[in-house]
Amino acid sequence: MVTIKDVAKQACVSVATVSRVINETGYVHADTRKKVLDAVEQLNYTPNEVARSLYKRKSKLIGLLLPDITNPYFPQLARGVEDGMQENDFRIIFGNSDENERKEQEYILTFIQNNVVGVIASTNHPNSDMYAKLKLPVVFLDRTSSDSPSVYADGRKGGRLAAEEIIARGSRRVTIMQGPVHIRPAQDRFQGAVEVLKQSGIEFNVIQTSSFSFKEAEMWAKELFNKHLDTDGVLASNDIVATAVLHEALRLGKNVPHDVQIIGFDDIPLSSLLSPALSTIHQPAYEMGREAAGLLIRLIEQGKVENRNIQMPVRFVERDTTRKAD
Amino acid sequence: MVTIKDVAKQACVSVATVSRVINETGYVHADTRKKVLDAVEQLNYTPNEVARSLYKRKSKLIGLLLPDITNPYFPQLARGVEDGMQENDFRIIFGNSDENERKEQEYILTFIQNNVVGVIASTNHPNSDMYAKLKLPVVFLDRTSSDSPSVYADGRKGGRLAAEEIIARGSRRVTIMQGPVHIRPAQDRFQGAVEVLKQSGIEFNVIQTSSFSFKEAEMWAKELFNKHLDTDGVLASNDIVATAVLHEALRLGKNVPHDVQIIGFDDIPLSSLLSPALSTIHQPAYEMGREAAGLLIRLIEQGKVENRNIQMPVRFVERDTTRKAD
DNA sequence: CCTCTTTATGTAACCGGTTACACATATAAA
DNA sequence: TTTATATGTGTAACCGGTTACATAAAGAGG
Repeated sequence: MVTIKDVAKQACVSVATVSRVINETGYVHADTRKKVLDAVEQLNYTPNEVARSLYKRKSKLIGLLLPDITNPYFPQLARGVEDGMQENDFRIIFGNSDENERKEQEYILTFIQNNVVGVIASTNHPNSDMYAKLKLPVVFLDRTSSDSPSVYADGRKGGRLAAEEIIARGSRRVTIMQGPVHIRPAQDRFQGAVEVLKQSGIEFNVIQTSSFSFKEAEMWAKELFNKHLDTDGVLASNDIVATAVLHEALRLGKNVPHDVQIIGFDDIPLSSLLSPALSTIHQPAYEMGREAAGLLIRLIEQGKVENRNIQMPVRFVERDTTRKAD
Repeated sequence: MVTIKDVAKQACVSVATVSRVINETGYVHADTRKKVLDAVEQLNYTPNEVARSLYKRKSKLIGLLLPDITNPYFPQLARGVEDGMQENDFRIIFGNSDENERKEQEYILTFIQNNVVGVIASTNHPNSDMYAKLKLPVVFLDRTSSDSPSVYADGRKGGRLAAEEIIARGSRRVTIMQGPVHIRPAQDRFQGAVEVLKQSGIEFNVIQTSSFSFKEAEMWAKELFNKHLDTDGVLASNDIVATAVLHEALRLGKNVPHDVQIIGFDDIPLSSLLSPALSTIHQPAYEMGREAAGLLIRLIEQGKVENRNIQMPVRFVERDTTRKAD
């Protein structure tokens, strides 16, 4: 490994001078700079970030903690974060938490041990003192939080939108699939939908689901039609569940959207490729990731930031699992 | 930040002794050990991995480089890698390369700068001297390579399987969608399929595609039926493209699988939720990730390893976009 | 010509760990 | 009792950078 000493020797200067050249700090004579740069080139030297990080007590790494990259919503968030960070020369230590507090703590610990300068987390425990004690900027992604920096979509609005649209398109016996109770945005959506349905006096049922996994999605879809075969409108907690419901509805010989309308949530990339294509509430996942990256960088570089809570807009995407509005 | 010195002071011993205790190296008297452990507990000390890494010239980090986490095939690979690494106390620095050599180099560089102990990469340039010069164990994932450690699925076999199955189920005017030419596994699949089709004298066309993106998948699906409206069997380069083809076929009023059969590749999680559910060639993505993690760890810890090229089995998954075999 | 400031560079301490080495004591073997 | 060995602990060098401080030369101002 070629070190700063090798470069110094090659250029016949001290390590301090080399450091000054590569960091562009302090005074360096033009001729000296050239000598150093030539030596760097010849030896193909790149500074050891670990040594830097040790002295400065900060690295160019940030921690990214997501529940499960396997859930099709998160890759887009992750990609947004990565692109935002990459452009600013930050790198990412990545972990899946599985919504599991022990794993979460373990990762937070290794983030600290590796001198990360900030953390982006999609956690169900944003108020855990694990985060409060963290002397680092933290941005909560896809999770509402009034007292901490956060980037999230307007789940309640999304839920309201979905309910409004399904009513406007004629559903009168609606079934809401209530997502996992411990996942905040899922509950926001649910609340929003319930509000609208109650207000407009439409009859509705609730199917409780406890995760976003593919396997179980099919199960809940079956349960839904078992219990409420006559439902004519389903508000799914996300697009995976919606897909499973659509699949099951078609299997049962129902016509979608004529017999039953379905509205998903998230607008994952595959939604538009389903047949019929899935009507859903769009969340700008990639942009949310980028926003989170931007916010975290501002917090890292400026310490205080005015607009710490970024709410992203949601919108209804009309495709083919809903009928035309009257 | 609490350092080893603080612990040493608190326990009235030297830093060397503290180090011995936490690393379980050398001799330490039981009483001393207890004093140190108590101090660690009281101060809530955790060792700084950066300092460790600097002295030892190795970290507990590995680099993971994937083309694009947004492509639904990769999250499963990533998750497999992550789980395998996490269980062995390794952490992951993650990057998307976009199949772009510049980005790839940039990441490899930061991997080195951060003292990673190994790299897992899904790259189109496994023989680039960038990897040869790397004095670290590297495992190529989802990429064949005879002279470097690698984990990959049998693409050629997969392509053969797909062709055999679609023929056995009665397709006589097959269209193969040839994936991006620069992506090795895509070409292996293509080769395999072509071999079988030529051998059995079945008429076939080829549609060339240049990426795996969602947007373009729809375009190619349209192109396919524009050029070959009468095709009665499509071998798609992956499940995304297959989904787009299915979507387009249904939109054109075709009956799937009666008028046209479709076989995908990868078996991404959503495939089984499509309507009709997608018949496809299954690759064990998650297990491939885990295998790659295991292989890399063996390389890190043992240096030499006997079985450095792990080929994973593929299999045909019969669902509803193919007819029953005769 | 002298003083003050700016420019230029080197020496050494420091970041927080690990470990080679020295040294002291306890235990076992002769 | 003497010697060899095993056990226990501390001091200081080291990893590869950054930077405070010291020092010196060059240029500016009077």
